Amino acid sequence: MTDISKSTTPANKVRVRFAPSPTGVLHIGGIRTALYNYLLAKQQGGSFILRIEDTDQGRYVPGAEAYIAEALQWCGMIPDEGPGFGGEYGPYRQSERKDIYRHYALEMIEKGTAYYAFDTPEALDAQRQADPNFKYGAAVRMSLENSLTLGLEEAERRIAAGAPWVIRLKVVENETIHIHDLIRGEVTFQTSELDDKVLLKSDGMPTYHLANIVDDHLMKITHVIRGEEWLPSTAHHVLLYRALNWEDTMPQFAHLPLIMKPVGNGKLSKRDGAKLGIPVFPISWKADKPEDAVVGFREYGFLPDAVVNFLALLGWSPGTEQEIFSMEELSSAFSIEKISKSGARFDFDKAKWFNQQYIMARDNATLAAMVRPIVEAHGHQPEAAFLEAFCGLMKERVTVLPEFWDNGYYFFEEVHSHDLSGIAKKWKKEQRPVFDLLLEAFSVLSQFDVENLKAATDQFMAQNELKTGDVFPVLRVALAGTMKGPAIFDMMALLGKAASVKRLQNAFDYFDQAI
RNA sequence: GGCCCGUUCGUCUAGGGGUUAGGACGCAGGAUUUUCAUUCCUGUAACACGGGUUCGAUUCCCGUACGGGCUACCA
Repeated sequence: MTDISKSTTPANKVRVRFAPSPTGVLHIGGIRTALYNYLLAKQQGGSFILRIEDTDQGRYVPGAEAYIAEALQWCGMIPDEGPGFGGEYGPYRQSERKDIYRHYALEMIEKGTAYYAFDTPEALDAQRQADPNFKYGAAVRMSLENSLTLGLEEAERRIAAGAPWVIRLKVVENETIHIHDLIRGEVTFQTSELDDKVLLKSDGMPTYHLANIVDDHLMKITHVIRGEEWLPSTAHHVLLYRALNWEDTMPQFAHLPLIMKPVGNGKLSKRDGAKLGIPVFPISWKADKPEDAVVGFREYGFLPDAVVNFLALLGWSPGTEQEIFSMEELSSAFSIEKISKSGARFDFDKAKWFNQQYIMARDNATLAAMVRPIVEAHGHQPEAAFLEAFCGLMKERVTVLPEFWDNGYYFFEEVHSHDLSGIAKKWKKEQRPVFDLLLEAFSVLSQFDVENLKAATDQFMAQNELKTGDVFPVLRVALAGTMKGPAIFDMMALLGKAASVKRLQNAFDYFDQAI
């Protein structure tokens, strides 16, 4: 068991935790929760702790923990403590802390703030069937099978005899619980509305409620920043802190608004991504069943900084008009009080805008490193200088990484198809000899750079009484197959003389027979 | 149903008792550009409703409506 007396942590040091359960993929909402925790920790010089809440053996998904760790790392949020990350408050997997929880559950029985209960899940389900408002609480606990009605001795005899049992919190009667939430302010609950939550399950594992309170206490957590879905059970958590005599060091609570579906009603769910063809997960997940597989922002071609920036502003605002924030800027500007109270709709257009901003701002070498795998996947191994120059030409024209290829593949291989709609009226067979003159002019250029190409073209246009509108679109479609793209001379200079001239020639031949 | 939370442009939000209610995304138009994109400019569009309190309420209070969450031996 963790011995807190040996801890070297200063009493006032901020310690926050991100505590997901490894039941599958973590969507963007979870990442945002982690981010807000991380930002507070970094800002305060505190610690960001990853704790794996794997107390539900039935829902455990192998690989989910590794997924969570990888997703956090991709986003640039490396835990200071956690499974595989070290730390002096471990173990950080709740399944490895069973004895600790049992110890405190038993302590509560001794103090009379908890009791053994023997009603099976089936029996309770039957009760709920009969009465939809059934609640295992003060009003009914004296008429059910538990150590309150049976007596502790009889209860222990049953347990010794092998009867299945749980431990439940004995919620105190007729009290008002006040919670000061950092985001919502004062929130109150009547204990008469609360049920006697199971603390220790019949399989010996704790429920979220017990494990959470015990771990947050032992790990010296100072701020609990978690989703709004936990607000209703916070009253139980306060009762638990009280029952264990830890109320004076209870962490502060901040309940985050949820992220809502891009379209329709309700909170963002796993299915929304597949339904709309957009990513709602940080990174991809390859599931056993194909229908469970998901694509992540990473694989979709987002930069982690862009995702972080987008997420930070989805439900939080610094109060200034700044939109672009590095992780460092976020952590210095962050404040829990400025988190908004209402749910924020997931806006993929805005996510793309952030990504475009980050791509444009990145230097060519960095982009080249990100784009290389995409280009290589299409069977090309460009030289570093070429790829960097390519990125420089394309980066203002893409919003996600794969578009470097989609919109610029013609820098690596021949044009797949020519869009003739823009030049059909401009291309005239009788002008072919004239364009051949331009090809000739290009061919004799000693320096195949932008200035010389421009000079040669200007001269050509002047001599043949042609306007840019007669020439440039033709060159563009011939070179790229499309009317969109970087400046023509930039393209040609990068392609090089031989490739440019040959490509123009072939395209002109094609135009002659196609138009 | 019960309990809890929320409600400013289509979306993310700033603001806050007296403002032309600000910014961003998106959309529309324009300028620049050989094209696309970038950049710049302009436009579009909001305080859910009803009562209070107040000289004055979008801002404070109460209701209503609507939205959200919880209501498991899941987290």
